Amino acid sequence: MKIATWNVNSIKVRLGAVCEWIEKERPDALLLQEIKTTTDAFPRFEIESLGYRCAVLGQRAYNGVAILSPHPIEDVMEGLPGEPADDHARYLEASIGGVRVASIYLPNGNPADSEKYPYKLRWMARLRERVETLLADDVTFVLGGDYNVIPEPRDAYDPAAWVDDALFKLDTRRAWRSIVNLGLTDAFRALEPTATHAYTFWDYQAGAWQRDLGIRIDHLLLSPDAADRLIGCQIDKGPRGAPKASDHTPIWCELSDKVPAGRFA
DNA sequence: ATGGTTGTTGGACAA
Repeated sequence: MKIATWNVNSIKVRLGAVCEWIEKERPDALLLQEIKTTTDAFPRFEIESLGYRCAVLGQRAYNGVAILSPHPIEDVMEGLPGEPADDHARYLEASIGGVRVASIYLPNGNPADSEKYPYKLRWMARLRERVETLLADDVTFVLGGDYNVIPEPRDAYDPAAWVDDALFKLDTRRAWRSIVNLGLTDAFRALEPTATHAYTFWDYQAGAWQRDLGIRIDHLLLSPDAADRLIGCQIDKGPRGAPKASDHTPIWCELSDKVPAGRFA
């Protein structure tokens, strides 16, 4: 089972690129962020023409997440519990082929001295609570998305330049670790323990892509039993080099079919 | 230090 995540920075501008990528990679689940449109305006027809179904949580102009799959998308949950007044479209969860998946667009949090940063930290605390619930219920899950978190210095081209940024501040990394330390696996780091210059985002400005000045902020976090099935994880830099690209590129992981209890593949 | 870019939207705001 192949599960991918991609911050597309507008599904309307990126529809062609997304359709191409789906046809080439045929993911069992594609988690999208920053679709930047309402649920009604999502280009459902074009996606369904590829044999994919869509679960969408949209919003006008900003944010917006979706889950696409060629399989039935069941038990969809819209929004992250814990702050009823929060109307940002940033979290969508559903079950596909016996795996619970979430498409996550975690708040950026900049400027870090504004009210946006505490909102980010509260959101991460809510995510932690959601993870605790899923673990307590023994759910097999893959939580993918744009976490807007640089987990470690080696995940940035120039970590010193990021120390005061909401994506890398100490409290952000603490909150990230407090989630991962519940027992989750960062799919990319698990399979690429020594990789450097492995990025998923390159700013549009100052030739960041051409100079490979990137950061790794798009992640796939796996439950323990999903991690036991992890057999592949790759950042696909292809789409970032295309004309009219998103500033993010897709990352995917592959889970083996369920292994019988007591056996190892 | 500043400015550099893209998207939504129709002047900023978000990233």
